[in-house]
Amino acid sequence: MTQTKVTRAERQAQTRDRLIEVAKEMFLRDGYAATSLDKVALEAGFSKGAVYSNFRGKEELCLAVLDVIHAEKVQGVLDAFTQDADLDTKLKAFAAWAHQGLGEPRWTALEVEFGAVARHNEWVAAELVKRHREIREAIGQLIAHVAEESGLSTTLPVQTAASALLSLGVGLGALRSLDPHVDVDVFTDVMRALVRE
Amino acid sequence: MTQTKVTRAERQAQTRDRLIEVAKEMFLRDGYAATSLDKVALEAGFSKGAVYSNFRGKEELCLAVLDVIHAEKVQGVLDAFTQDADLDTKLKAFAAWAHQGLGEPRWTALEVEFGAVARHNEWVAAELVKRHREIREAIGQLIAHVAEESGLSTTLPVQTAASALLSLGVGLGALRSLDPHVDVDVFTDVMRALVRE
DNA sequence: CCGCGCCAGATACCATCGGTATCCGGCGGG
DNA sequence: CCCGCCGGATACCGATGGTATCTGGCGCGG
Repeated sequence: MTQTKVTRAERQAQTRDRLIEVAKEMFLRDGYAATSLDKVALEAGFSKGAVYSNFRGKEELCLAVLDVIHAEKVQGVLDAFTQDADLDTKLKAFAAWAHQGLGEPRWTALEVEFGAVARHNEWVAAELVKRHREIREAIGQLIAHVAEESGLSTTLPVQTAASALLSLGVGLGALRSLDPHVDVDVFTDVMRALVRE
Repeated sequence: MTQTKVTRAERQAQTRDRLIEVAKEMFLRDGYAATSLDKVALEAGFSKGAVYSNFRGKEELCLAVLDVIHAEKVQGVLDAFTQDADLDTKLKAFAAWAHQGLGEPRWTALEVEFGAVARHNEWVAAELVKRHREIREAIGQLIAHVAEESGLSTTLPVQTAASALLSLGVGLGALRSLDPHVDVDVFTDVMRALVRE
C-alpha cells in the first residue's frame, strides 16, 4: 500500500489546491466580497485556520485563484489561434471562445471587483499590475504574430491595440455581468475594425 | 428674520443632499466597500440614523451618488461637443475632457465595484442597468449627431459603436485606476479608428 | 395661540466578516 | 522511540451594514 505515503508538504499542497479550487468556484459565482473565508474553508472541508495557514489573507487567496483563471484564459486563446488554418477560421474560433468566455462573464466581474480591493493594499496592487502587464504583453505578441502570419497590419500600434482589446474585454464583461442583453459581438466587431486593411 | 423659515421637508432635502455630497467624495476617494455609513454620516455631521432615514440602505445611497456623477459626466461630454467648431476641435476638446476624466479614473472604479454589489440585489441591478442603457443611448445619439453633422460615417452601427466606447471607457478606467501607466490615448485612438472614412 | 401627533434623526443592539492569538495532535528527524 | 515542530482548529476581537426603538421639536387643527 502506497496510500498514506504522502509527506507533510504534499498534504499541505493538496490542502492549498483544494482551497484554491473551492475559492475559485465561489469567487466566480458570488463575487469577492460576498464570499467569506469561513464558507470557503467549510466547503473545502477545513476551517478558517487552514486558509490563514496557506495564504496571508483573503487577497493572496484571490491572487492564487486569479493565477489559475488567467492560465485557463491564456490556454483558451492559444487553442483558438494556434491551429493551422486561415485567419478567418482562427477569428471564428476565437469568436466562439469569446462568446463562451464573455457570455458567462463572472471572470471580468471578479477581476474588476478585486481591482477595487487592491487599491487599498500596495502589495496586492503591485501583484495585480504585474499580471495585467503580462497579459497585455501576451496579447500584443499574439496580435503581432497573427498579423505577420496573415500579412495584415493593424491600424494602431500593437501595444495600443492590445490595451484597447484588454480594456474592451474587461469593460464589456463587467457591463455584461450586470446586463446580459449587451451584445457580445461588439468585441469581435472592434477587433475586425482594428485589423482592417 | 427669514432664517429658520424652512419646512421640515426642506430640512430633510438639505440633509439628503449633504449626505450625497459627502458620500460621493468618500466613495470616489476610498471606494464603495471601504466607505462605511458611520463615517459618511459623521463626516456630514449626522448619525447613521439620518442615512437610513433618507435612503433604504448603502446601495440606494450609492445609486443617488452615481446619479450625480452621471449628470456631471454627461454635462462634460456635451460641453465638449456642443460648441460650434469643426470636428477636430471637438475631438480635441473631448480628448482633453477624457484625459481629465480617465486620468483620475476613480469613477469607473466605483462603477464596476458597485456593479459587483448589484449582482446580489435584483432591484439594484435593475436600477443600474436602467442607467447604463440611458447612458449608452445618449452616447449613440451623440455619435449619430456628430457623424451626420460632420458628414462622416461610422464603420460600425451606431449602437454597436456606443457599446464599444462605453465598454472601452469603463474597462480602461478600471485598469488605469490600478495602473496609471496605461496610456489614456487608447480611448481616442479607438474612437478615431471607428469613425474613420 | 396652543397642545399633541408625527417624523427626522439618535441610540442601542445584532449578525457577520476578516484577521489574530493561542492551542492541539500527529508526522518525522535524531 | 520520543519530542519538537508545524498544519490546522478554536476562540476571540473590532468593524460594518442593518434593524428596532426611542425622542424631541416642527407644524397642523381646534
